[in-house]
Amino acid sequence: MNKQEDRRTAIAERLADHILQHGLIASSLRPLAQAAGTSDRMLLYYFEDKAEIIAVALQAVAGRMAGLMAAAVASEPLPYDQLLPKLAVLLSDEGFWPYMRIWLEIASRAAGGDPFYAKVGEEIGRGFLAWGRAQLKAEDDEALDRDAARLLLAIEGGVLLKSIGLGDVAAKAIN
Amino acid sequence: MNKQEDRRTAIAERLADHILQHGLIASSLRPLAQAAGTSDRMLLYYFEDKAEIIAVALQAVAGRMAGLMAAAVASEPLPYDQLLPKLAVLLSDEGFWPYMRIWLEIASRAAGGDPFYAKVGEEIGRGFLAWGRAQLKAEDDEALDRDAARLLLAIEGGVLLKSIGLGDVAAKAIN
DNA sequence: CTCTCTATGTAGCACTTGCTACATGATTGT
DNA sequence: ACAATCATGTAGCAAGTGCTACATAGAGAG
Repeated sequence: MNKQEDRRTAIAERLADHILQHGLIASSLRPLAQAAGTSDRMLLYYFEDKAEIIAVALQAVAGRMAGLMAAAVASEPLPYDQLLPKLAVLLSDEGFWPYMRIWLEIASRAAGGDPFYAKVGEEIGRGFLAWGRAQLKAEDDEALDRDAARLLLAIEGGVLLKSIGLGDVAAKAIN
Repeated sequence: MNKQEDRRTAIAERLADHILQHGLIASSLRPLAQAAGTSDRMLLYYFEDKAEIIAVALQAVAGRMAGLMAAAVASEPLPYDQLLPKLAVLLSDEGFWPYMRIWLEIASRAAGGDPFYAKVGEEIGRGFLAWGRAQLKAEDDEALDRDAARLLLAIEGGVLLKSIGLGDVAAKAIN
């Protein structure tokens, strides 16, 4: 019966649409169901509970984000000082902003002590770290680690600053 | 009748306690009222609506934070490279973390388009920028601006990384 | 001592939340 | 053709949300 599995993944994609458009905060069962063209009743038929629903939806979101980032790979590794400005441009891309909004929601909930979002956040963060490492050129492994960390730190700082309307400050810091 | 005004500020302080301890997410009227030793009914007697309640509570929180930061002033201005590690220590101080947690909630809501939190966030962000500028030593005004921006970017990045359990990555990036 | 105004309690409303009980049409394997 | 499983609708529940209506105890002013 992979009919059911198909339906689950189809629904998950539409849930991802909704979350990207409206954020986790607007993602209670009834709005999610409507976005998926079904009912809250059916969401809880295909999935165990709300936690699983959000989990699969966020997986779909993460998958799309990975696709975007793979497409944004530089043709060859760059040193930190050259890579950072390039990523900053990408960061201010409107196509990425919905993901960043969700990212802040995840971080906020993780900070509030929610173990689910803490785990999700750490996974995504480490994924980004690895991605950054692959884009960087540095003298040795240690420098690579440090530069990847610096990259992540700057990106996250930029996201937070942009969220409060200080995108200009972030730009000034990076260039 | 400044009796009423006294009561308002007294309540605001206890609301600040509660928000610092439990976050905005746990700050619906009834829990807030209980923390203030009163009832939701009375909160809405002393304040116009929930928006005003949160506003005064956040003002109290911001006041305390300003006090902490004033106490954390370096004895003399330092260049960026020396100031940043000092601030990083402060950032990982447990006394500051409740404020950072709220800060992430504010940023998240601002990112979600809430104009109230966008305004609050920008104000606090600019306040921090000015504070940082006062702590920094640099060649000229332009360098001062840029270094203050870099400082803010790094701090915010560190906060976000710490929230998802990557405080070690932040530390590696800063030192 | 009355009278007015402040402070407070009790109840409730309309709405949203995640989730469930019950029924019933639709499919499907035998 | 029939029994069993799947899919789905309708209705509801208990808890929580911001907020309000109504009543009333108490204090202070004349």
